[in-house]
Amino acid sequence: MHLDPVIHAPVRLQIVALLAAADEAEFGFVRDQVGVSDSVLSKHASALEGAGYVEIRKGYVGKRPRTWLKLSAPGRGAYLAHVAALQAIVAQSGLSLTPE
Amino acid sequence: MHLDPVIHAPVRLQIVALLAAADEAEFGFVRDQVGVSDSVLSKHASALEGAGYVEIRKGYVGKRPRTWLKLSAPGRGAYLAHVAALQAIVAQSGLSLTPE
DNA sequence: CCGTTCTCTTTCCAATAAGGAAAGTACTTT
DNA sequence: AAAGTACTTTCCTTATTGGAAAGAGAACGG
Repeated sequence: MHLDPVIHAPVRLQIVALLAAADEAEFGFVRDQVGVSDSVLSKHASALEGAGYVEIRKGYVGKRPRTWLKLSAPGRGAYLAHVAALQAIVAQSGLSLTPE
Repeated sequence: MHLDPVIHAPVRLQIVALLAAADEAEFGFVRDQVGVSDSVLSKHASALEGAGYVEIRKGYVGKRPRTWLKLSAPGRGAYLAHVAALQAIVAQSGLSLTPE
């Protein structure tokens, strides 16, 4: 049970948590929610894709290009494991990260 | 509600969570629990002290020098805020870091 | 006394990461 | 043709990290 460095970075943790809630999310939506620039999101998204945690799908909305991000199954597993590791660490202090 | 970079680093998160549970902890105990070398713990402890989050007390056990680490009040506050920020992020995904 | 041990602290170093700015790509719209 | 959309890459500079090794100060053993 250890923290996954790919997921632990603040920006990526936010991206992954956001994607875990949704099926797919648009690049622009994620960028705005996380509050980063295009270039920063693009780089982090590539890093997550490189780790096999996120799938990047390109398509169109009308005639405009659009990119969607989606947590892959391994990405979801890694995220759950990461949260479990956080819970284990935080639990030491008497706090909890999980219900019950 | 944002992640505190001083606390977010994996090693320091573990140190702070450990200290949050105890009043004071010995350097050697923390080093072994966290699983780092003397030099690494020494550096992180200094970083936490520099941020005002940890107090470092030196004393003796018999005739041997010993160092104790303790979370300061600001350190505890920063830790609680950090955990709250983590909870907020993780909560997006439908998971929880808090009881109830 | 000298060398070793104990308990950290510092220095040195090499690797990695991260962000901002700006340029680039590939189209589409005006 | 010029400008805009939606990203992607490159460039560059700063920050962080960890391991290894050397240091520091006191105490113990022979």
